[in-house]
Amino acid sequence: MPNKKKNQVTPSPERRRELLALAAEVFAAQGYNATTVRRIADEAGMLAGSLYYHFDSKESMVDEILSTFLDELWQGYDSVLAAGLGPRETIEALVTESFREIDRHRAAVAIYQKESRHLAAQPRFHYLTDSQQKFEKAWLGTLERGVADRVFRADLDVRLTYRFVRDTVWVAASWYRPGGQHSPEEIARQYLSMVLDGIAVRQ
Amino acid sequence: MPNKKKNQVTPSPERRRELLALAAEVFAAQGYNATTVRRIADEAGMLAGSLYYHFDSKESMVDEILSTFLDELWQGYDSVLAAGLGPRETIEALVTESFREIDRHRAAVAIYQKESRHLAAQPRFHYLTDSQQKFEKAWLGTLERGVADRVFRADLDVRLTYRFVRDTVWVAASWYRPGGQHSPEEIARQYLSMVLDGIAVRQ
Amino acid sequence: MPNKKKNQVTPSPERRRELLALAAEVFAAQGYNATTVRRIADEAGMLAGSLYYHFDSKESMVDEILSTFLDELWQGYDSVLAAGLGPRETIEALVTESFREIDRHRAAVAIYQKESRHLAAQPRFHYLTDSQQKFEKAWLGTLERGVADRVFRADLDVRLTYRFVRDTVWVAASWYRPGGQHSPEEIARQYLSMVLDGIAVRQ
Amino acid sequence: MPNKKKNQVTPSPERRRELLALAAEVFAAQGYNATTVRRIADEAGMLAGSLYYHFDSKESMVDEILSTFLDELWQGYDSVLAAGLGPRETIEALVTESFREIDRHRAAVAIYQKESRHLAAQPRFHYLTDSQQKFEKAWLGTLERGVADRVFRADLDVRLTYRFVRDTVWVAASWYRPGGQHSPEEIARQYLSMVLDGIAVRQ
DNA sequence: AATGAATGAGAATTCATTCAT
DNA sequence: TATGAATGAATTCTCATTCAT
Repeated sequence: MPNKKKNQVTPSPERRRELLALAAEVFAAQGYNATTVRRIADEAGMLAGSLYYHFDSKESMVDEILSTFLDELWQGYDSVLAAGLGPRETIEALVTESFREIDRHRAAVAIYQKESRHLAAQPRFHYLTDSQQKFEKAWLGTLERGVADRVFRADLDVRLTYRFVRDTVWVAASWYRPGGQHSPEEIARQYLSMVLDGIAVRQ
Repeated sequence: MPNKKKNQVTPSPERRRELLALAAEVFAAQGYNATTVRRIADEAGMLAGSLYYHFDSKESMVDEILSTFLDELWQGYDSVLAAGLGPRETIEALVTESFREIDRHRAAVAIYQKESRHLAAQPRFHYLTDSQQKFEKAWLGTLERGVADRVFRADLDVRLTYRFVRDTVWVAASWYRPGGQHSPEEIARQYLSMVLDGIAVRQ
Repeated sequence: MPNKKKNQVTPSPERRRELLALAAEVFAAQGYNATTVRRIADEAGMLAGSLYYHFDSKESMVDEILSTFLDELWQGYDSVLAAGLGPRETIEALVTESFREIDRHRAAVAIYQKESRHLAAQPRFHYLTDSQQKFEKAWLGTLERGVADRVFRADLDVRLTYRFVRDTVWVAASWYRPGGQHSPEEIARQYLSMVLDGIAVRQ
Repeated sequence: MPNKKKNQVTPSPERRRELLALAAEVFAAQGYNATTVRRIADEAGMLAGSLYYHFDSKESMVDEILSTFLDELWQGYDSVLAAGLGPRETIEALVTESFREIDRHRAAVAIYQKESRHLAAQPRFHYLTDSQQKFEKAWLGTLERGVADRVFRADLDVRLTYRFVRDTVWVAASWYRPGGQHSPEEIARQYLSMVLDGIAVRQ
């Protein structure tokens, strides 16, 4: 496969970012496979072929979108995890951080949700799997610590709880619209309230 | 020519169902767009063209998969809604019913989650939108009734709560594997426990 | 960013016209259905898929071929009909104009003859039916006027006469080859002589 | 090419004829290429595959339709040509015979008109070319004889006249509907009147 | 005689990608 | 940087035909 990497370094990284933001939006809206390069080019006011001056391939566009997002996500997560908080506070901080990421990278998050599973099959995207494992370790570990510390309920299956919390947070990307009535922090607060204390009235 | 037809007269609708189950599995695993007709045919041990003896098009396959699922779902939901239960009991029954549907139609549910948004754009799939609206009315209405009855917390945004509960339940289809260690009823019980009472230990 | 189209290094409409002329020739020779897109592409020295850079579909090729032809035809016909000639002179002018059109658009005329009936079934080609009705009105009207003016025989069924004259002229497209020994005007003259005065020697 | 001719002799030649009549009708209406075997079978109330009990192939259906028609046509033509009539009477008899054939074999005639050109390319259909040459010899010869006898005008190009008369008669198949208001003989009479004496009033 | 199910050879069309300008 | 034109591989779908029953 003759794959000449033409331009890893491009004169205008700004244009690049613009185009990537655009592409992310379209990928998120229509799905990666269903999105044609032509569609992205249309949106950018250029012809399909012209995109190849900026990017090697459609694949490298998602790649850059996703890895940029994950880099930022892990910067946030890592600093939370390094802060030495208790399990409950850690969960709270992670959830809040997650909603902030959704706010800033909505499209990327949506793409991640929809496409990561089948993209991860390709070697190029193995970092998705790595990230997911790291992710699971962080959350599941925190939950287990919380159970041990009697902060979280012991009568629940921890794995189930993990999935519950994880999904609960990230699916939000599918309906979240930045600039809506709730700030990410407000949404985080309400989500945490539901997840931690439930929606039922306590008697 | 290795063409082993089993003994019987091969009743047509059975073969159809077999093929649809197969197709659903592949659609769920790879996504509708990314799934080629050829792939489904391979899986069925026939040539791509042969599928067209049974179905009009790839589209009509998803159509049948989704509408069959929704028909069954609404049968279940409707009888729950008609039972005249209180809000909390209604939510419990709906969640349980949902997990039962996930158990029986895992692939269809996964397809519904991933593809309904963009399929719904086509007139043929307008019933997806209809179903979704009916769905929202049922859940949101029950939650509101519950808030009015002081069964559910009044300090939460109901719409947010609705999305929380809804997503929480249905994303499960993305990781649920029938025949696993937990029965759908057991999963429902734990989910309900989390959703209603939260994961935090009460002091 | 203003999007200026470059100079006219490769005037697109010319290539389009070339390709359409080619396609028309093949459609006329083999019939629309029997003509594969690949065949047209072969003739143009390109791959089948490449045609889709220029045209939406095979259908839109015939569409453009036929509508271009009909536009020109009606330009000619309309100016004849607007000239206020007597019935006989009108028929003469229409026949002459028709043979000129056959000369300039032989392929399109042949396609029109063979395919218009079944193409007209599709909404996209309703203009074929419209054109045909306008056509009938023009010819039949002129013949009726001629009968009233005692220029044409009154003992013949006018509808039959209409079909006779119409077919007589247009089938010529099936054997006419431009650049042959007879100019369109010469053919028109002879056809008119036969149609108006018959082939029998008068006694 | 393993082409087993299964049933040149079939139990029920009547069913065969029925099916052929049906097929002819559909071929005439939609064109040979555009007609699917399935469509014919539908019309006959059977499944596509079942037709192959009666016929070797779709091709052999048109073949039988066309050759049956031509056989009958030539029976009629031959007896006219053998009658030793004068040129004008011969033309009259041929035209009348032609309209009778159109009346009896409308579908076959329409198929012949539309499809013979491209079918004739295949060896199997060479008889179409043969027939056409014989046809041309008969008509052109008669016209030439008429010109020599001063029965037909000498100032016209004979080939052009031949095409004129030929087309004039046979295109009628495209609009003729058996059982209409005019009998074939009446149509023949009027056509002959136009062809021989013209449509203009004589002064 | 006819059915049901399939085959296999194309058909039109789509689309990521290339490349000379 | 971007365009215009093309490539080529893949994709959905069609259809004549086969064949066991």
